[in-house]
Amino acid sequence: MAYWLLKSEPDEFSIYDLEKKGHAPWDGIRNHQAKNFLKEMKVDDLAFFYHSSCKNIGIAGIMQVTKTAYPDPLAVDKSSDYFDEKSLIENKWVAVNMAHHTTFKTLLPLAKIKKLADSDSRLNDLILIKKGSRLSVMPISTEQWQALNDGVC
DNA sequence: GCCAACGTTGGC
DNA sequence: GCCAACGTTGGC
Repeated sequence: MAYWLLKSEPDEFSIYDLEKKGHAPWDGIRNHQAKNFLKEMKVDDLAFFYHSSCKNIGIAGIMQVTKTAYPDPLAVDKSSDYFDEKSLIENKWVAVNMAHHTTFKTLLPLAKIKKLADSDSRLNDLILIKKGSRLSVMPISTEQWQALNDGVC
């Protein structure tokens, strides 16, 4: 079982939206490194749902992979913000499907994650808090997964 | 709104 | 293949 962290701007799509719907496609990823991680995901893998670019930044809960990578329909949808002209010839962008698992009672704020990392060596290599990292889909090691869950109230 | 950092584009 | 210019991400 592998673990992941996926970012979303809650104004666009929040964990509350996912909780309401139960499951949803994770689509619109337009970065090759992030895309490659999507392709590695297996059914039943768990992922943190991270709220970015908003008032309360941090990990809002957990979701679970229900479908492995398939061609992202938004890439060939001319009405979508995520439409990609080149994908009409070859669509190399992918989406996965995610199901809601847990919404944390209290969001684990980015500031607290950074504080935890200061005193917990398990979080040394957390990509999320690496300087300059903007990756929106990233792997989380078992140790990191445990350490972050330990920090949840 | 600002800005640091990264990614992409396109001229050469 | 280099690199400047531009666009985007995302924290603050």
